[in-house]
Amino acid sequence: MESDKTMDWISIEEKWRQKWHAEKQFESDPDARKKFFVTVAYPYPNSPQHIGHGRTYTLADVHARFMRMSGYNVLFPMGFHYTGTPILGMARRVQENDKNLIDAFRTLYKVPDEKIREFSEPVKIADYFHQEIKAGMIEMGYSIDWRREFTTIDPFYNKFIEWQFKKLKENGLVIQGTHPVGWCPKDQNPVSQHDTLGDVEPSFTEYTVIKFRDDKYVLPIATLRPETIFGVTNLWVNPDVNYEITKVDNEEWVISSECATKLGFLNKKITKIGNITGAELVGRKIKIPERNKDIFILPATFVESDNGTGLVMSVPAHAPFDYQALEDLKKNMDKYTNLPFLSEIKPISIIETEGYSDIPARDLIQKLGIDNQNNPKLEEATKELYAKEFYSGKLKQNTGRFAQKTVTDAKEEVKKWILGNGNADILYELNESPVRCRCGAECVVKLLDNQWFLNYSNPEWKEKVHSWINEMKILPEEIRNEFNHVVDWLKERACARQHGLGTKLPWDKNWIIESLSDSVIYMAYYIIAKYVNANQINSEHISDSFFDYIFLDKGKSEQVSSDSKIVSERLESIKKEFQYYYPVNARHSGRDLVPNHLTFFIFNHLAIFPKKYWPEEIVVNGSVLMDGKKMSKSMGNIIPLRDAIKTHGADSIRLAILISAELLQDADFNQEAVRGIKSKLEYMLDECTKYKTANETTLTQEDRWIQSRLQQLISKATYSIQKMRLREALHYILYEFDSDLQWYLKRVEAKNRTDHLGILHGVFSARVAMMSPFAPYISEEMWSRLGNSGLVSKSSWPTPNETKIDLLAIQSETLLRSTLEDIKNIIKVTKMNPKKITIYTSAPWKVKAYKKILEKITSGGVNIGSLIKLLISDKETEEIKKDPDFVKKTVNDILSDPQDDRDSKNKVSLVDEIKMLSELESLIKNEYEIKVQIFSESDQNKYDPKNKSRTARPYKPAILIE
RNA sequence: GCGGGAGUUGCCAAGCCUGGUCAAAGGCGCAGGGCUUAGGACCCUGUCUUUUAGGAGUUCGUGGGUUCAAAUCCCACCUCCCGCACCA
Repeated sequence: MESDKTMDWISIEEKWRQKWHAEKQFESDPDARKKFFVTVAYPYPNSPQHIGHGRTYTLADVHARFMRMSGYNVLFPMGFHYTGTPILGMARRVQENDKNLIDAFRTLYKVPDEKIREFSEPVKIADYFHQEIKAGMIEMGYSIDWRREFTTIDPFYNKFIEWQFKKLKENGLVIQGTHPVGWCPKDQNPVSQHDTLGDVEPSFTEYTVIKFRDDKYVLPIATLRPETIFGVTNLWVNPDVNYEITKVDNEEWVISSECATKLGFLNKKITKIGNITGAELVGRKIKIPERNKDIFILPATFVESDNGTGLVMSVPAHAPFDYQALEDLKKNMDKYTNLPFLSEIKPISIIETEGYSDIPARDLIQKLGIDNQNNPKLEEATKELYAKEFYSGKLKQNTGRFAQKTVTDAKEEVKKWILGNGNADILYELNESPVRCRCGAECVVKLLDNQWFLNYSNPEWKEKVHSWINEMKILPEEIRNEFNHVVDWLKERACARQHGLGTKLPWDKNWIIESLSDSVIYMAYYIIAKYVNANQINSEHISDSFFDYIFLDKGKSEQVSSDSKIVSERLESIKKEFQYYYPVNARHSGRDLVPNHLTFFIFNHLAIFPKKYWPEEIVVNGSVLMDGKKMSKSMGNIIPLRDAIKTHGADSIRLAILISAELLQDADFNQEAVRGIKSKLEYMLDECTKYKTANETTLTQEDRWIQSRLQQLISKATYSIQKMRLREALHYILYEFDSDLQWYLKRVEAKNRTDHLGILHGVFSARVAMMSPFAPYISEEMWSRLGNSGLVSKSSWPTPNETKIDLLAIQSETLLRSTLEDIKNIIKVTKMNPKKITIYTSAPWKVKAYKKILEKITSGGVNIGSLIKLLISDKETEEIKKDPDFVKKTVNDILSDPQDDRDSKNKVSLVDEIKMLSELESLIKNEYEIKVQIFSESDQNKYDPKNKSRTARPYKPAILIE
């Protein structure tokens, strides 16, 4: 990567960072000002942060810096989330000397070898990347109060989480139940992705096991489609498989041996009693549960013993495999003399789906040209039909009480119904098998008893969350819907694990609180952390009464003081501090956290804290792309943040991330954009040395104009930032305002002025102040080179001064610009070499007519005919008769003006165009080295050889170029 | 299927919330010019069609509608992208 020759960004950044540090700029304690508490989702330190992570933090930092300059006492803290399983998996892989991982540490993350050796211990990994990430945050210039830093395995924090969970339990929001997990039978432990060979996620699917019965045995089948029980025509067995007769709890099941093993892990009592071959089962008669009907068992080769129970129910109308297997049998009917009823078995159609016939399975088999049950295309057909029927199918009349229901709904209801009658059970199947544990053993699905859940299904809780979501500020607004949707969709969530770093469940120490559940109200802990870090309090004697007192204002000071061994004054100040900073005013986070963390954050705050402490605002941002592509390790396009800072400087990165997209959009980080920004900043810095404060001189029109524009810029930028539209704000400040400055400089230059530097100093100072939340380092440097005292980050955010807005100046400059533009246009089109330019302003009657038309349009009337009548009837404007076209053209002129312009033209009353345009002289002279003459149309002595003057209209002077 | 996002002039991409300053910013590419021994880099000019007077015409996924005025608001449709879980 290229190095920078022109400027030493690193030392500029270092210089200002030290100044901020020396001034304790970002440390916040309660005071008389209004507070603003901005937080951001803390990082999980299992790798260094890359540019993508920087986005949320940068947005939050700009927010914090902006609010600080706007006069708020801003608290922006940071913590580190040690809790979770990935780090554990990494540590295990280091222990096993996993070459891939160790290489990644060494080359991609540049971790020193002696550190890597320590990584066999999970906490060491977290500690290392914690420091790495923190260093990056400091280098990025984030205005964080580091005195409040903590990790989620700090003993005091553990007490805090215990308190949280006891509160939730007291409120009846923690419940117990069973929960399936991926499981290694050898290690006797749950497995996650990081525990498996090849990092396979042990995901699984829930099947409904429907119990078919004969006089003696249960013949269970596993299905994803319980609703198709109404279409069952027969059962399938594989005649070549040896089935087991197994006692399952109190029933005797006929199942494959693989199935028996699986059931063992699902809390079933399994005892093998005997064997029976598939062939022996063929031809037997059994009963369909819930339907008073007998069907037969038939042979099929597609049935596999390791899939489900090893038995399959046949729904030929809606399952391509079943349809084909039945066809296969019928083709060879002569071989099956023992199955005389074969020809009577007909598909039963039970689902209606647009685009398909009564027997959709047959449609697909024909479409795909399938002719036997071993054809692999049957998988495809099954998948297609399943998806189609699931989303748009409806049950037919022959499904009894489920008729007319959609498949999506019926599926769940039928399952519940059969389960409720004791005719069904549940079986879990791994989606990908075999999944092997790192120890080599094949994983299974195990049903864990007595698991703990946070009951996000609780209807009152949901309702409360809904109504708060509708009251909160949520940016961008579209996300509000998404939140509401997530709230509806959320169910019970397992909130404890058997391994990992974290806090133990206070009432059942075998469990560790799950990592997303211990990071939902931690913002409150930043208050405590300051005192913990200063060694003013410690966790030893801390019990629930402490947190009750601080957070809920419950309990007696003396009692809590004696419990916790903390003096009352200190307790008071902690409580006061909490009450000062809470609630969270703004929480920033990436979009990926909406369906989980952010929603839990709202849920839990509402469950634990009183309403006055509920979060006020959530700001959500999209992710960062790298040169238009998603960042990923495998693509090798991840740039560690700290590397990027070294190459480009923190400010350029901050701007590049912010300017490339509005909140919800994905931001595209590309080298070219960064370079462009960098050179822009360097150019601006250079400019700053040119302007020094000066005494106020008499302001000329262009001075008043640029100052007016500055006021408008301030209002626009401020508004945009308040709405967190940072890209827009930056665009105004950095780019759009440039064209104003260019015009101003052109004007000043044309007049050979030298007394304008003071004006520019003022303009630039305001601009730099507005830049400083975005690009804090270079703004400090600019501020000081402008000769301003103090830190720009401590200065006040500029406020627009209405009295400095000079509407007349704006009108005049607009007229000048458009006239100059017209002249250029004419020259371009005619390709002539101008020798002389003459300009004619409109006659007084036209100006008066213009005013009248403008008034009419403003008050809503735009009928041209009546306008003409009105104007003719007035002596002042009766000359309109000579030029009726004037009205139409003028109306068009006015209508195509933006509303603001119309209003201000209305306000400034009659304008003296001759005076305005006199400024044109210097400009034309500067550009074309020729003279310009200006006449009024009504001037008797005007020079007008081509009779151009009559085409003049107000704000649209006639032009003659020769 | 549900929820969210997107479709803009050769390409990337602003504009849409708050209708008019929109033939529509910026960048890339392309063309011409400058600089240079040359190339690169850099700078200037141009880049929908048409036009020797500041103009006109046609365009912002498709089709309707509202309005004096629509890339922008409303309705319908088409296409593409993301998420749908117990993982941070």
